[in-house]
Amino acid sequence: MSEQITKAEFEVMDVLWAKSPLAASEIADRLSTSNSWSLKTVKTLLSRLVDKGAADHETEGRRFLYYPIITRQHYAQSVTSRLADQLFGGRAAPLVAHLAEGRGLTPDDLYELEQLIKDLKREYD
Amino acid sequence: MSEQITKAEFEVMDVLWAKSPLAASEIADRLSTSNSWSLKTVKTLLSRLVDKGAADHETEGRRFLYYPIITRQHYAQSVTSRLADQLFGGRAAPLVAHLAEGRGLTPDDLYELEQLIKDLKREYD
DNA sequence: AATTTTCGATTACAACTGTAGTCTAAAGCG
DNA sequence: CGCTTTAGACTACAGTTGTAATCGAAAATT
Repeated sequence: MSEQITKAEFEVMDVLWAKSPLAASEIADRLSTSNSWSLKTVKTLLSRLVDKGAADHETEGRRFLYYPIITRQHYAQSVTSRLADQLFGGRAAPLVAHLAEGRGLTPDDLYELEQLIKDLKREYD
Repeated sequence: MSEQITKAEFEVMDVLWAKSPLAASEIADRLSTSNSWSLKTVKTLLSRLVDKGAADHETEGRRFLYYPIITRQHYAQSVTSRLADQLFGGRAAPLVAHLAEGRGLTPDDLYELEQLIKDLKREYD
Protein backbone atom coordinates (compact mmCIF):
# COMPACT_ATOMS: atom_id res chain seq x y z
CA MET A 1 0.00 0.00 0.00
CA SER A 2 1.72 3.09 1.24
CA GLU A 3 4.97 2.65 -0.58
CA GLN A 4 8.35 3.98 0.17
CA ILE A 5 8.51 7.48 -1.14
CA THR A 6 12.10 8.59 -1.18
CA LYS A 7 13.48 11.97 -0.30
CA ALA A 8 13.78 13.09 -3.91
CA GLU A 9 10.36 11.74 -4.77
CA PHE A 10 8.89 13.55 -1.80
CA GLU A 11 10.00 16.87 -3.20
CA VAL A 12 8.19 16.14 -6.40
CA MET A 13 5.08 15.14 -4.49
CA ASP A 14 5.29 18.34 -2.53
CA VAL A 15 5.03 20.30 -5.75
CA LEU A 16 2.01 18.28 -6.79
CA TRP A 17 0.41 18.75 -3.42
CA ALA A 18 0.77 22.49 -3.84
CA LYS A 19 -0.83 22.50 -7.28
CA SER A 20 -1.99 19.93 -9.76
CA PRO A 21 -2.32 18.74 -12.41
CA LEU A 22 0.97 19.87 -13.83
CA ALA A 23 3.11 18.86 -16.79
CA ALA A 24 6.57 17.49 -16.15
CA SER A 25 8.22 20.66 -17.37
CA GLU A 26 6.12 22.80 -15.04
CA ILE A 27 7.04 20.60 -12.14
CA ALA A 28 10.70 20.87 -13.04
CA ASP A 29 10.36 24.64 -13.12
CA ARG A 30 8.84 24.74 -9.67
CA LEU A 31 11.60 22.50 -8.38
CA SER A 32 14.32 24.54 -9.95
CA THR A 33 14.36 27.01 -7.07
CA SER A 34 15.18 24.33 -4.54
CA ASN A 35 17.03 21.81 -6.67
CA SER A 36 19.10 21.65 -9.77
CA TRP A 37 17.68 18.58 -11.32
CA SER A 38 17.51 18.18 -15.02
CA LEU A 39 14.13 17.72 -16.59
CA LYS A 40 15.13 14.12 -17.26
CA THR A 41 15.63 13.52 -13.59
CA VAL A 42 12.27 14.96 -12.73
CA LYS A 43 10.62 12.77 -15.33
CA THR A 44 12.30 9.70 -13.90
CA LEU A 45 11.05 10.59 -10.46
CA LEU A 46 7.56 11.12 -11.82
CA SER A 47 7.57 7.74 -13.51
CA ARG A 48 8.65 6.09 -10.34
CA LEU A 49 5.92 7.83 -8.38
CA VAL A 50 3.38 6.60 -10.87
CA ASP A 51 4.80 3.08 -10.64
CA LYS A 52 4.50 3.23 -6.90
CA GLY A 53 0.93 4.39 -7.10
CA ALA A 54 1.64 7.68 -5.39
CA ALA A 55 0.73 9.78 -8.42
CA ASP A 56 -0.91 9.37 -11.78
CA HIS A 57 -1.36 11.36 -14.95
CA GLU A 58 -3.95 12.27 -17.47
CA THR A 59 -3.15 12.93 -21.10
CA GLU A 60 -3.33 16.37 -22.56
CA GLY A 61 -2.35 16.39 -26.18
CA ARG A 62 0.85 14.48 -26.35
CA ARG A 63 1.99 15.21 -22.84
CA PHE A 64 1.01 14.11 -19.38
CA LEU A 65 -0.45 16.15 -16.59
CA TYR A 66 0.45 14.67 -13.26
CA TYR A 67 -1.51 14.74 -10.04
CA PRO A 68 -1.07 13.13 -6.64
CA ILE A 69 -2.92 9.99 -5.64
CA ILE A 70 -1.93 9.76 -2.05
CA THR A 71 -2.70 12.88 -0.08
CA ARG A 72 -0.24 14.86 1.92
CA GLN A 73 -2.43 14.19 4.94
CA HIS A 74 -2.26 10.50 4.45
CA TYR A 75 1.44 10.51 3.84
CA ALA A 76 2.19 12.74 6.81
CA GLN A 77 0.09 10.59 9.01
CA SER A 78 1.71 7.35 8.05
CA VAL A 79 5.22 8.70 8.36
CA THR A 80 4.52 10.36 11.67
CA SER A 81 2.89 7.29 13.01
CA ARG A 82 5.75 5.07 11.96
CA LEU A 83 8.24 7.41 13.56
CA ALA A 84 6.36 7.58 16.81
CA ASP A 85 6.10 3.82 16.95
CA GLN A 86 9.70 3.19 16.16
CA LEU A 87 11.25 5.79 18.38
CA PHE A 88 8.81 6.41 21.17
CA GLY A 89 6.70 3.31 21.48
CA GLY A 90 3.83 5.17 19.88
CA ARG A 91 3.61 7.87 22.52
CA ALA A 92 3.20 11.47 21.48
CA ALA A 93 4.60 13.27 24.48
CA PRO A 94 8.21 12.15 24.13
CA LEU A 95 8.05 13.06 20.50
CA VAL A 96 6.99 16.58 21.33
CA ALA A 97 9.52 16.70 24.12
CA HIS A 98 12.22 15.94 21.61
CA LEU A 99 11.03 18.64 19.33
CA ALA A 100 11.04 21.05 22.21
CA GLU A 101 14.48 20.11 23.34
CA GLY A 102 15.99 20.04 19.94
CA ARG A 103 14.92 23.44 18.73
CA GLY A 104 12.69 25.10 21.16
CA LEU A 105 9.01 25.48 20.54
CA THR A 106 7.84 29.03 20.17
CA PRO A 107 5.14 30.45 22.44
CA ASP A 108 2.87 30.24 19.43
CA ASP A 109 3.60 26.56 19.09
CA LEU A 110 2.74 26.06 22.71
CA TYR A 111 -0.47 27.98 22.44
CA GLU A 112 -1.47 26.01 19.41
CA LEU A 113 -0.71 22.77 21.14
CA GLU A 114 -2.73 23.82 24.16
CA GLN A 115 -5.74 24.50 22.02
CA LEU A 116 -5.32 21.23 20.22
CA ILE A 117 -5.18 19.31 23.45
CA LYS A 118 -8.22 21.12 24.76
CA ASP A 119 -10.10 20.05 21.65
CA LEU A 120 -8.94 16.50 21.86
CA LYS A 121 -9.95 16.25 25.49
CA ARG A 122 -13.38 17.47 24.66
CA GLU A 123 -13.76 14.49 22.38
CA TYR A 124 -13.49 12.21 25.35
CA ASP A 125 -16.85 13.25 26.79
CA MET B 1 27.92 14.16 10.79
CA SER B 2 24.69 12.47 11.67
CA GLU B 3 24.73 9.89 8.95
CA GLN B 4 21.93 8.03 7.38
CA ILE B 5 21.13 5.08 9.59
CA THR B 6 19.00 2.65 7.68
CA LYS B 7 16.05 0.67 8.94
CA ALA B 8 18.08 -2.50 9.42
CA GLU B 9 20.92 -0.62 11.04
CA PHE B 10 18.49 1.09 13.38
CA GLU B 11 17.40 -2.25 14.76
CA VAL B 12 20.97 -3.10 15.55
CA MET B 13 21.46 0.27 17.22
CA ASP B 14 18.35 -0.31 19.24
CA VAL B 15 19.90 -3.42 20.70
CA LEU B 16 23.04 -1.51 21.56
CA TRP B 17 21.03 1.28 23.09
CA ALA B 18 19.37 -1.25 25.34
CA LYS B 19 22.64 -2.80 26.48
CA SER B 20 26.28 -2.45 25.61
CA PRO B 21 28.97 -3.39 25.02
CA LEU B 22 27.98 -6.61 23.31
CA ALA B 23 29.70 -9.07 21.01
CA ALA B 24 28.32 -9.60 17.52
CA SER B 25 26.93 -13.00 18.42
CA GLU B 26 25.11 -11.59 21.43
CA ILE B 27 23.61 -8.87 19.31
CA ALA B 28 22.48 -11.43 16.78
CA ASP B 29 20.85 -13.41 19.57
CA ARG B 30 18.94 -10.41 20.80
CA LEU B 31 17.79 -9.66 17.29
CA SER B 32 16.71 -13.20 16.61
CA THR B 33 13.35 -12.66 18.27
CA SER B 34 12.39 -9.87 15.89
CA ASN B 35 14.37 -10.80 12.81
CA SER B 36 15.83 -13.82 11.15
CA TRP B 37 19.15 -12.43 10.10
CA SER B 38 22.18 -14.60 9.91
CA LEU B 39 25.12 -13.73 12.09
CA LYS B 40 26.91 -12.63 8.93
CA THR B 41 24.24 -10.11 8.22
CA VAL B 42 24.41 -8.68 11.69
CA LYS B 43 28.17 -8.40 11.39
CA THR B 44 27.87 -6.55 8.12
CA LEU B 45 25.43 -4.13 9.68
CA LEU B 46 27.75 -3.62 12.61
CA SER B 47 30.67 -2.87 10.32
CA ARG B 48 28.61 -0.36 8.44
CA LEU B 49 27.54 1.33 11.65
CA VAL B 50 31.17 1.59 12.68
CA ASP B 51 32.06 3.01 9.27
CA LYS B 52 29.32 5.58 9.65
CA GLY B 53 30.56 6.56 13.06
CA ALA B 54 27.34 5.52 14.75
CA ALA B 55 28.97 2.77 16.80
CA ASP B 56 32.42 1.56 17.69
CA HIS B 57 34.02 -1.47 19.32
CA GLU B 58 36.64 -2.39 21.81
CA THR B 59 38.63 -5.58 21.59
CA GLU B 60 38.13 -8.39 24.03
CA GLY B 61 40.39 -11.31 23.29
CA ARG B 62 39.94 -11.96 19.62
CA ARG B 63 36.46 -10.57 19.32
CA PHE B 64 34.89 -7.15 19.34
CA LEU B 65 32.50 -5.68 21.83
CA TYR B 66 30.32 -3.06 20.22
CA TYR B 67 28.80 0.03 21.75
CA PRO B 68 26.86 2.99 20.40
CA ILE B 69 28.50 6.31 19.70
CA ILE B 70 25.47 8.36 18.86
CA THR B 71 22.82 8.32 21.55
CA ARG B 72 19.25 7.37 21.06
CA GLN B 73 18.33 10.84 22.29
CA HIS B 74 20.42 12.48 19.67
CA TYR B 75 19.19 10.25 16.92
CA ALA B 76 15.55 10.65 17.90
CA GLN B 77 15.94 14.37 18.03
CA SER B 78 17.50 14.71 14.64
CA VAL B 79 14.98 12.45 12.97
CA THR B 80 12.05 14.11 14.64
CA SER B 81 13.33 17.51 13.79
CA ARG B 82 13.86 16.63 10.17
CA LEU B 83 10.38 15.20 9.95
CA ALA B 84 8.77 18.23 11.48
CA ASP B 85 10.64 20.52 9.14
CA GLN B 86 9.86 18.56 6.06
CA LEU B 87 6.23 17.88 6.70
CA PHE B 88 4.99 20.63 8.92
CA GLY B 89 7.25 23.58 8.38
CA GLY B 90 8.84 22.90 11.74
CA ARG B 91 5.65 23.32 13.72
CA ALA B 92 4.81 20.85 16.43
CA ALA B 93 1.07 21.19 16.62
CA PRO B 94 0.23 19.77 13.20
CA LEU B 95 2.53 16.91 13.93
CA VAL B 96 0.66 16.07 17.09
CA ALA B 97 -2.61 16.62 15.31
CA HIS B 98 -1.62 14.00 12.79
CA LEU B 99 -0.72 11.58 15.48
CA ALA B 100 -4.04 12.20 17.12
CA GLU B 101 -5.99 11.74 13.94
CA GLY B 102 -4.10 8.73 12.77
CA ARG B 103 -4.39 6.61 15.84
CA GLY B 104 -6.00 8.49 18.60
CA LEU B 105 -4.07 9.68 21.56
CA THR B 106 -5.03 8.08 24.79
CA PRO B 107 -6.17 10.19 27.73
CA ASP B 108 -2.81 9.38 29.26
CA ASP B 109 -1.05 10.80 26.24
CA LEU B 110 -3.07 13.95 26.55
CA TYR B 111 -2.38 14.31 30.22
CA GLU B 112 1.31 13.81 29.62
CA LEU B 113 1.28 16.41 26.89
CA GLU B 114 -0.54 18.85 29.08
CA GLN B 115 2.07 18.55 31.76
CA LEU B 116 4.83 18.90 29.23
CA ILE B 117 3.33 22.07 27.84
CA LYS B 118 2.85 23.48 31.28
CA ASP B 119 6.54 22.92 31.96
CA LEU B 120 7.60 24.42 28.70
CA LYS B 121 5.50 27.50 29.28
CA ARG B 122 7.07 28.00 32.62
CA GLU B 123 10.38 28.30 30.88
CA TYR B 124 9.14 31.42 29.15
CA ASP B 125 9.09 33.52 32.28
C1' DA C 1 8.39 18.65 -46.88
C1' DA C 2 12.82 18.57 -44.25
C1' DT C 3 14.71 19.87 -39.88
C1' DT C 4 14.55 20.82 -35.21
C1' DT C 5 12.43 20.45 -30.90
C1' DT C 6 9.91 18.07 -27.41
C1' DC C 7 7.46 14.12 -25.39
C1' DG C 8 7.39 9.90 -23.15
C1' DA C 9 9.81 5.17 -22.99
C1' DT C 10 13.76 2.69 -22.27
C1' DT C 11 18.38 2.18 -20.70
C1' DA C 12 22.52 3.43 -17.78
C1' DC C 13 25.20 3.43 -14.03
C1' DA C 14 27.29 4.26 -9.55
C1' DA C 15 26.22 4.46 -4.49
C1' DC C 16 23.63 2.62 -0.92
C1' DT C 17 20.91 -1.41 1.26
C1' DG C 18 19.53 -5.97 2.50
C1' DT C 19 21.25 -10.19 2.95
C1' DA C 20 24.64 -13.11 2.91
C1' DG C 21 29.09 -16.23 1.33
C1' DT C 22 34.21 -17.02 1.18
C1' DC C 23 38.89 -16.46 3.03
C1' DT C 24 42.32 -16.44 6.55
C1' DA C 25 44.08 -16.73 11.05
C1' DA C 26 43.64 -17.89 15.63
C1' DA C 27 41.73 -20.92 19.42
C1' DG C 28 40.07 -24.83 21.32
C1' DC C 29 39.45 -30.03 20.92
C1' DG C 30 40.96 -34.60 20.69
C1' DC D 1 50.14 -31.37 16.92
C1' DG D 2 46.45 -31.83 13.22
C1' DC D 3 41.22 -30.82 12.77
C1' DT D 4 37.28 -28.17 13.62
C1' DT D 5 35.17 -24.07 15.09
C1' DT D 6 34.87 -19.16 15.33
C1' DA D 7 36.24 -14.25 14.64
C1' DG D 8 36.83 -10.60 11.76
C1' DA D 9 38.02 -9.08 6.76
C1' DC D 10 36.82 -9.06 2.23
C1' DT D 11 33.72 -10.12 -1.57
C1' DA D 12 29.08 -10.78 -3.72
C1' DC D 13 25.03 -9.68 -5.73
C1' DA D 14 20.35 -8.12 -6.59
C1' DG D 15 17.11 -4.25 -5.60
C1' DT D 16 16.56 0.79 -4.69
C1' DT D 17 17.80 5.59 -5.35
C1' DG D 18 19.91 9.63 -7.38
C1' DT D 19 20.93 11.47 -11.49
C1' DA D 20 20.78 11.39 -15.99
C1' DA D 21 21.45 9.98 -21.48
C1' DT D 22 19.61 7.81 -25.61
C1' DC D 23 15.80 6.45 -28.79
C1' DG D 24 11.83 6.85 -31.55
C1' DA D 25 7.68 9.38 -32.60
C1' DA D 26 5.04 13.37 -32.91
C1' DA D 27 4.73 18.46 -33.22
C1' DA D 28 6.37 22.78 -34.37
C1' DT D 29 9.28 25.59 -37.39
C1' DT D 30 11.31 27.17 -41.59
